[in-house]
Amino acid sequence: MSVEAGQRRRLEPDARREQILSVAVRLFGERGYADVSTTDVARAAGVARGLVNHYFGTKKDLYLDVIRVMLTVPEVAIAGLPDGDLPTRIDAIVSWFLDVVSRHSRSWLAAITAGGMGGDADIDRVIAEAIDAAADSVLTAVGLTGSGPAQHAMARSYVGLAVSTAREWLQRGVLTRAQVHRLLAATLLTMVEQVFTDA
Amino acid sequence: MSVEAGQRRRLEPDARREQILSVAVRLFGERGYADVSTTDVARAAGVARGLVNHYFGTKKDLYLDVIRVMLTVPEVAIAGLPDGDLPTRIDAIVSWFLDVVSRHSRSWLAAITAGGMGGDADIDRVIAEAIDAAADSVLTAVGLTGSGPAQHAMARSYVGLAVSTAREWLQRGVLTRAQVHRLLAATLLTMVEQVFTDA
DNA sequence: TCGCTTGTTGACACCGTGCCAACAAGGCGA
DNA sequence: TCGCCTTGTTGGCACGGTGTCAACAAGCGA
Repeated sequence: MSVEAGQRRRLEPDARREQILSVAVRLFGERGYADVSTTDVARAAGVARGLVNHYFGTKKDLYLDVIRVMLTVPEVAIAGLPDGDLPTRIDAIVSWFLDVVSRHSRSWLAAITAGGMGGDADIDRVIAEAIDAAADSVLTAVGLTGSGPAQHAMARSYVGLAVSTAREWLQRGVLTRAQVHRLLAATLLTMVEQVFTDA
Repeated sequence: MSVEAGQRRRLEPDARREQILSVAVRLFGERGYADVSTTDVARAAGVARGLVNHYFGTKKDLYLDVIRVMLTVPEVAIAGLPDGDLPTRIDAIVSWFLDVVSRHSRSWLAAITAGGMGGDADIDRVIAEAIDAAADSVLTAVGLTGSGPAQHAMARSYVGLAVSTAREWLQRGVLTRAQVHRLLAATLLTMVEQVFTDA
């Protein structure tokens, strides 16, 4: 233990909250939602269990903040994409996506898939927002900024393809990065040229 | 109550098990995994709660059987796909997929997305098997029966695209069936002609 | 009608969660 | 330095859900 256990110490609310949150991110990233109890989080943080509820309310509320952290991605360098022709821009956005998802693959890829188990409404909403953000990045990268809801929906579908393909690469290890890149670039080019136009 | 409540009746083990399972499928389809207790299942089935554990063991085991039922799809008429050129066969497999997923959309689409929440290993395995089956259907439909693990992985990725796109159609209602069909057909054609070949 | 097989029940103990009053750490004024 | 007061922190309480198991009874055969 790096911190002095067994001694009661007061922390600023923001510091304590962030400390518990970081511990929760680690635990929920390692194990599943059901396998991590609030007692585990409290013990790993060296804190009474009641304090977790005091700062985060419900366990589900804590989990919501956790996946919010996991899905928070450095939005930098999106606007700095090249202005070449369409295949060049597509290559850039695909490379950027693969860089991001491979950097913190375990947390991001796990969180983006955390929808299920019957699908809690709040969790689905947070994940949907992350997918929306990624879809917006795709649309802006291919130069379809002012686009209708159908294009947004198709972009979200493409993000679903990107996620499932990245999982075959990073989690299953059966695809190489080059294969994933080629698949995502070719399909995105097809979608932009042949499918996005009809809406 | 159609069945006589308050009266104790003996059923054959298979019949009782199937009755409880059908009730559980309905409840888990309506509400989420966490929102359905084994008490709810037992009460809806007019049965003591202990009997649910007697037949299915753990609540998670029951849920595994539930999603197994939800993901069970009439595999008929897959072999009866036409032998035309590639676009024709792709149209056929896409139409077949959209028919299947729209027929029992709520259960199948909900179950195929039930992976997350940190990802229970057993549940992930059942879902992965369903995705594998769908991917095999795609590969046979496009005439790539004897294909390597890379092609299988890409087919699974395509199933991920199909699932996310179908969700935009059936759950969000922002895409029409024609749009979904065009998107899935065009992308599958691109993948077969340009991406599957390099592996 | 009796007895036996076994489908079925109810209760028990355990665990995780949310809540709350009580406690004390640590800064402030005297 | 001492006492007080704010408030971060704790431990215990009650509740609901789960898994298990001995006891019960439904229904068939003798």
